[in-house]
Amino acid sequence: MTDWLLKSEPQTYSIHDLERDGTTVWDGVRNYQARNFLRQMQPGDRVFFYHSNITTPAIVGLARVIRSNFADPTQFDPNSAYFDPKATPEAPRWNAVEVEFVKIFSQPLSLSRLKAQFEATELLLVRPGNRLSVMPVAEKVAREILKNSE
DNA sequence: GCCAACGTTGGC
DNA sequence: GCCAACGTTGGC
Repeated sequence: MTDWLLKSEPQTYSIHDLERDGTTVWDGVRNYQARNFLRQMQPGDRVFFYHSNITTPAIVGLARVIRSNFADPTQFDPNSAYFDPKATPEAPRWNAVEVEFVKIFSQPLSLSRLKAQFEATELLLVRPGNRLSVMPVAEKVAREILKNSE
């Protein structure tokens, strides 16, 4: 089992939205490195949910992968903002996963705290200028995060 | 709102 | 294949 981190702008889709919905399809990823990580996700994998682009960016909760490695339907939809004219159902370019809500942390872990706690080599999130929206989390780091979130 | 850090695009 | 221009992400 692998641990992952997914970024989301809470004004677009927050952990509270996921709690309300129960499950959601994680679509719209249009970066190849992020897509390649999406393809490695397996049902049962743990997902840390990160709120970006706000006053205090932070890891705010936990989700779990329930379905993985399928074509992102938005790439075929001309009305979607994520439409990709070069993608076809026979040769999809982009992948999605489906995740389910697990919990909201009683103690969110702010980016500033994570930067103080982890090196960029341990957690890609704290690397300066990092823009990756899907990334793996090392098991040791995942354990620390879980411990500090309660 | 600013700007650093990228990723992508397209001319050559 | 190089690289300048441009667009986007996301912290601050």
